[in-house]
Amino acid sequence: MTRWEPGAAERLAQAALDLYAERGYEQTTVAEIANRAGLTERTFFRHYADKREVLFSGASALQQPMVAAVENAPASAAPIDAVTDGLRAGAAVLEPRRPFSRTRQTVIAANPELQERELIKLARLGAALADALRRRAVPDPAASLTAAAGIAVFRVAFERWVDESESRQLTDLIEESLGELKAVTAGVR
Amino acid sequence: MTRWEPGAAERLAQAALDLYAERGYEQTTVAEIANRAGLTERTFFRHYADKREVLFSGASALQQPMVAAVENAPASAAPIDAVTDGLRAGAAVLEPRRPFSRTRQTVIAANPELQERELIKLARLGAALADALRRRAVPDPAASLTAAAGIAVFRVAFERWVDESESRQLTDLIEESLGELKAVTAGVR
DNA sequence: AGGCCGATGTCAGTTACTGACATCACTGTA
DNA sequence: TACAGTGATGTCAGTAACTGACATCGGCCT
Repeated sequence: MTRWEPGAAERLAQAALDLYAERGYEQTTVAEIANRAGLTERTFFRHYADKREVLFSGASALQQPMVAAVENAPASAAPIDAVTDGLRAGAAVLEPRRPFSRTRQTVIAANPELQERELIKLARLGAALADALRRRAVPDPAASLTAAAGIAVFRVAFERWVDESESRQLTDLIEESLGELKAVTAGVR
Repeated sequence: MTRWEPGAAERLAQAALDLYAERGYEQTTVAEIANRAGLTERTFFRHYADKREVLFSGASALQQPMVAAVENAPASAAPIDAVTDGLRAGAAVLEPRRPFSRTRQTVIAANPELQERELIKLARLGAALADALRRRAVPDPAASLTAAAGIAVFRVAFERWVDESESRQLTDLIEESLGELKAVTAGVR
């Protein structure tokens, strides 16, 4: 007989998302999350650094393929095209999880603390993409700027993707937003 | 005889910046800040929503001129040029406060919680610029993307500006970064 | 003179988060 | 088979951010 049910971290994440969605992030205590997962508050903090982080554990699952795609882009590819490959890789990760992304984003949109955490995750993702570009011998500030532009495109496309009315694929929205960014920075109206 | 010294909020902000710089953000308690300002902890929270916010009260002093500049850009100006006017207005606000910006940025760079707050302030600034563009009849997603590109440029230029080795003016760094972004999104290497 | 106002103080309470130590099924080894 | 070690969890006490309720009292208005 096993001493503990396996998958404690996953149970905590599920319980947290459910409770945040049901009654709101602020109205949920960590003790309640742990309780619903059949654990104690102390154990929650052994798995997640704080009450926000429980919603963001999947960040590396997104970052790794994106960075790899930038690194593996053809040597002849311009920086913006390497980053675009990265964005496509990210889209491939998210595409099958649209319902999950949607409820998660609803929860985040309802609370500034969670938005802050989301923003720093995106900023770190951008920094990782910039690093990947530097490994491709792209100098600064081009590396930082290209990565930041990519993140901006990703963000805008993602927001439209989780929007109920939109039914297009994330990849398509990324291509479209990228085209829009190029048009707009060219000074064309 | 006055009952209280005036300028409580300013005293609190100064005390907080000093203490954060001296011994670090985490190692500083709100009680210590209030004490140094000759006030109580409760009063601190009447002036600032939380321990982070005390470093960001100047955000609106930056946002207002930037938004105004976007709105007042010539009607013929393309979105990216209107945003660029906004960035120049922001640079004009920061230019005379370089030493202050530098110590403040050092403090922020040393702590993730403060970085999160900084990022959400920048995101809100970007949203305000996007709103200003929409008032200029710029449609979405062009408005969001142009604003985000502007914020990216501002961020990169600002980081270089507070860098000790750089001695150029913030405006110049913004122009340069903007040119770099245009080059990079055009796919030119 | 008297009363209202607004910034501050006082105090008690909640909750996120941390460190120290205990527990005990499982695992490998003698 | 006995037994020591490991690792995930529980227990408990403590700190500090933040909040609500109520008291205080100079200054201002009438």
